Formats: sequence, structure tokens, C-alpha cells
Amino acid sequence: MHFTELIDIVKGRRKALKVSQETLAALSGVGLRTLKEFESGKGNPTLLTLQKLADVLGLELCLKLKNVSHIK
Amino acid sequence: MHFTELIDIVKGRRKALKVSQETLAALSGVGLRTLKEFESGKGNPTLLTLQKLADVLGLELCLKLKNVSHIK
DNA sequence: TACAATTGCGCTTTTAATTGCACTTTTTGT
DNA sequence: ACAAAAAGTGCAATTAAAAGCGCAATTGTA
Repeated sequence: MHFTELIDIVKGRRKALKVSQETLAALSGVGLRTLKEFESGKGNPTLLTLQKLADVLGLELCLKLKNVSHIK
Repeated sequence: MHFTELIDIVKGRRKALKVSQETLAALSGVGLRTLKEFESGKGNPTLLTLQKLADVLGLELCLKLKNVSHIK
């Protein structure tokens, strides 16, 4: 999952919940500026920052084995 | 997925591949010190750092909707 | 079109991640 | 038990994330 996909998921989920960046920032404890930078693709957030956002959005960050053998 | 779980997955995968921290650091382009701190639970890596490690280890970082309704 | 809400960006400061080096501790293998 | 390899830690420098403020640009809506 690429960087842009992560961004799209966060942004998409936020939109789905009809929450503004300002509100999400306040709820998550992440600075508004940090959230803006992340969503606009300018940032390289720390794991903690991403976790804070994910928590509020009902998202889960995970790390799993990539399926290398694409027998499709 | 908690912070410690992410660490365990990285560490476990590295061990499974029989790769030392030094080698993984070199292969991934992440500083040895950074990797050491992360694996020992002292760090808060950036997304980029985690991605570099995940790439080399054949792991994938993902963000998905949490299953809220635990009807179990 | 005009207005309001939302988002993006420049500027700045503070805080913390990244990194290397050297050393100690722990683990592993013979 | 011993030696070698691997992993953890203190120190210090560099870099970059986090954060607030204000304003410009964009988007949505009446």
C-alpha cells in the first residue's frame, strides 16, 4: 500500500464521516497544520501521528506479509 | 494493531529471514541506530522509515476500516 | 455570482526523528 | 567456558516533523 493510498483512505474516511480537517485535528490531538500537510501529500508523519488519526477515524493500521505469488 | 505488534512483526520477519539489524539497515537504507531504536521500542519512526523496512522485509503497510461490531 | 466554509501554503519556532560513533550488554555457537 | 556476533545505549550533530498564525486559493451552496 503506497503512500498516496494511505492518504486517500484517511481523507476518504474523513469525508465519509463529514468531518472537517479542523474537527479531526481537534479530536485526534494532531495539529491542524500536520493534518493539512499529510492530506495534501506534503508530509511524512510519524507512526504516532498516523495512529492518532486512525483511532478517531475508526481505522486500523496493520503490517502484514505481502503476497508475492500472484497466481491469478 | 498496536505499536508493539508492529515492532514484533518487523522483528519477527527479520529473524525469520535470518537477517541482522546491521544487514537490514544497510538493505533498507534506514540508519542502524534508527532500526535499533525502533526494534527496542524506543522509537517513533516516520512512515517513510517504516515503509523502507517493510519493503525489504516483504511486508505491506495497510490502513483499513476497523470492525466495530464485535458480534461474537 | 456572491458568500461561507474548507483547504492549502509561506513563515517561524519548538520538538523530536535520524544518523554515526564508540562502548556495554546480551545472545549465539562451538 | 569462551569467543564472536548481534543487539542495546549514551553522546552529539543534523535534519525534519509538529505546531500555530495568517492569508490565499479552492470548494460548495444559496
